[in-house]
Amino acid sequence: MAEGANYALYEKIYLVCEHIPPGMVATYGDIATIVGGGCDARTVGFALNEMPPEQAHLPWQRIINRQGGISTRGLAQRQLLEAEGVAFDAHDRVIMARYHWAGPSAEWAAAHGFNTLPPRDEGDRAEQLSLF
DNA sequence: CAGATGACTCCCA
DNA sequence: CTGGGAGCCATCT
Repeated sequence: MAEGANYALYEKIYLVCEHIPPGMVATYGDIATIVGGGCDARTVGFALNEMPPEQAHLPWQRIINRQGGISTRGLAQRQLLEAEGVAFDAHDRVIMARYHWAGPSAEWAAAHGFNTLPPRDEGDRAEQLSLF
């Protein structure tokens, strides 16, 4: 079902980004998983990198890398997150155990043709918390 | 016109 | 443990 190009992925990515609740964060991989359709973490990065001014209202700052760290170099992404109440640990990483977005609701995802995030191990959270 | 690059992540040797 | 490659789109030189 190719409607031309996968450029439509960008729109989906932006849409998902807009649905990240304030004070929460998501990873590039998560967004890619939710969007699906051959969307990779890198595609998300490209979409945000090429984000046009009219999409500047998107909470792009809530998109971080898999390590909970900030990939943007030079941008004050960390400050934006802290302004939303997102705390960082001593390793300059977001406390994923507390702020990691669980993904959109199953209803919303289904309504827009998106996927939901797979369940995560609690062991990860415990490990993250212990770092704190 | 064509090659390189950028806000990533996973897997294998 | 360390290193490198693959997968995607648009823009720049």
